Amino acid sequence: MPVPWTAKRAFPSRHCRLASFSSSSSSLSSWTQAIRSAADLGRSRRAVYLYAHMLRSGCRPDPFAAAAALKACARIPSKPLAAAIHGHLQKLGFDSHVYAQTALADVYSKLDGLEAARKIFDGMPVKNVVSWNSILSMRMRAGELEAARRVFDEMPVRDVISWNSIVSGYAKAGDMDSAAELFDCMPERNPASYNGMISGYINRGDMGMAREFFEEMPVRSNVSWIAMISGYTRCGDVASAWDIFDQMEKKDLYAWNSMIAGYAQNGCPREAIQSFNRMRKPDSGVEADEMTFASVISACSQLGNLRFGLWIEEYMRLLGIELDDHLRTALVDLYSKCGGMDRAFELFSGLRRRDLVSYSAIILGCGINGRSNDAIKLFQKMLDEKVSPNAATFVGLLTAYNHAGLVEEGRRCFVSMSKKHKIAPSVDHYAIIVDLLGRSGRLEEAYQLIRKMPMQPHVGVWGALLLASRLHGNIEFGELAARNCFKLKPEESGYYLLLAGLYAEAGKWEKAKRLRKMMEAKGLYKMPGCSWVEPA
DNA sequence: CTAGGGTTAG
Repeated sequence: MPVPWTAKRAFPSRHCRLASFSSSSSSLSSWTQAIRSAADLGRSRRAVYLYAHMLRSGCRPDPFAAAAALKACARIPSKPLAAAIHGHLQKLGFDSHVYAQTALADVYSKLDGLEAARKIFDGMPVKNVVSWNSILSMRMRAGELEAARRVFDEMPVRDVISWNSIVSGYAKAGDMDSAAELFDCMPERNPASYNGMISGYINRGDMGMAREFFEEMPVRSNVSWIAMISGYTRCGDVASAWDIFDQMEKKDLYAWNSMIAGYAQNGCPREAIQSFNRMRKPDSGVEADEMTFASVISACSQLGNLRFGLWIEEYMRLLGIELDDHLRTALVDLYSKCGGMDRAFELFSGLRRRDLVSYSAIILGCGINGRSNDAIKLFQKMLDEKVSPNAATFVGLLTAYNHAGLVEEGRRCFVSMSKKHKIAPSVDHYAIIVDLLGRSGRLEEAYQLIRKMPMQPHVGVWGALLLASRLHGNIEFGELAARNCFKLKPEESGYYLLLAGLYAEAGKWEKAKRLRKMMEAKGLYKMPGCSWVEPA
């Protein structure tokens, strides 16, 4: 008989069973209750401590107290403590108590691997559905989907959790056909059953199918809504994400965080901050946490305004949110991008551990702000500390060489990137090198590099060559680069203006005139503010 | 005792 969803933990079986087990008394059950509530609240060490205290005070623990203590051991995690409780279980004669033995097997499967857990399971004279579910999830955690399926097929009893486990196992592995086939056979479904299918489709990028299940489910949990929101933002569809978010009745912290992160990650910093401001209103019923601020800081960094940084830091102080390494790194990036290098260095030196991301952020900051020597020093320090650079690190480092006009060094760095560090240059790296070569007057070399690129050059690459041609008055490369820019970004007036300037300086008036006519025809001439440059 | 959601940064 199916249990209604809301009744999930409404009737802990302990009341009836405890009564039959414990010969004397209420003192026993209050110990058990205390241990359980500590374990459920995540206060694992306290739970184990209470269990030890119970033993010391001469109380005989019941199997349920031991099970709660074992659960806490798994979460600490501590194998010796679990082994100690295991010893007691034998002394107390709980060897054949299903509840205690299942808890024991489960803790061993988490702390000591499959074999130790198997031994316990095999020695159990009686297994119930929870024991079987535990075996199933053990196989799942080990990534043994085939073995899990065999367990599922052979288990003598199944409940909705068994079905959910196996369905979400297939869904996580990306085998949605098998997942759907089993889902259709389920004798009973709860929201988690649908959530498993939904996140499976989302992982494969199939929002259409995810949406179908979402629409079709009779009762949606917050998990369902949040999965859909993050699913949509992960594939760049912020509009649909907001649509879902907007319809959500009780928005919890996770919902707000996933919406704000979604905006920040999709280049919508204003919307991210707007949502944050809405979240801050008292009637939202939630308070921003570290994850909220990590996304908000990222949004501020995209806006490149130093005042946002100061505001957000003050706001975090107000809420008593302390800066962990994640937040510090986000702030390093923010201050780097708006010229606040002093504060960026301060935050950087306060990191508990400097990692790839924090080094990359500060190196880029140095690169942008003309502190090339610092960038080079920091890169060396990074290597000394055995932190491996990646493509993003080299964007910062090459930016530094470019800013300093160090052609030889920049070229060497570009080569060592693939040769020594085994990192394939991306189109962005090429753009920086083309800019560096071009600005120094090596237009031919820059052009040859573009021709040798293994990927299609984007407008940044051709734009760099165009700018260099303008600087050095080279009509031939200028026209060639401009043609490609026009093709890639026909609505961008900046490239026309660069070519026009090049013509004018070379005295090619008739060509300049023809270009102006072309711009007028495209309706581009009326834009005086150079839209390709960010206003300060 | 078992299943289902959000990770932040370059």
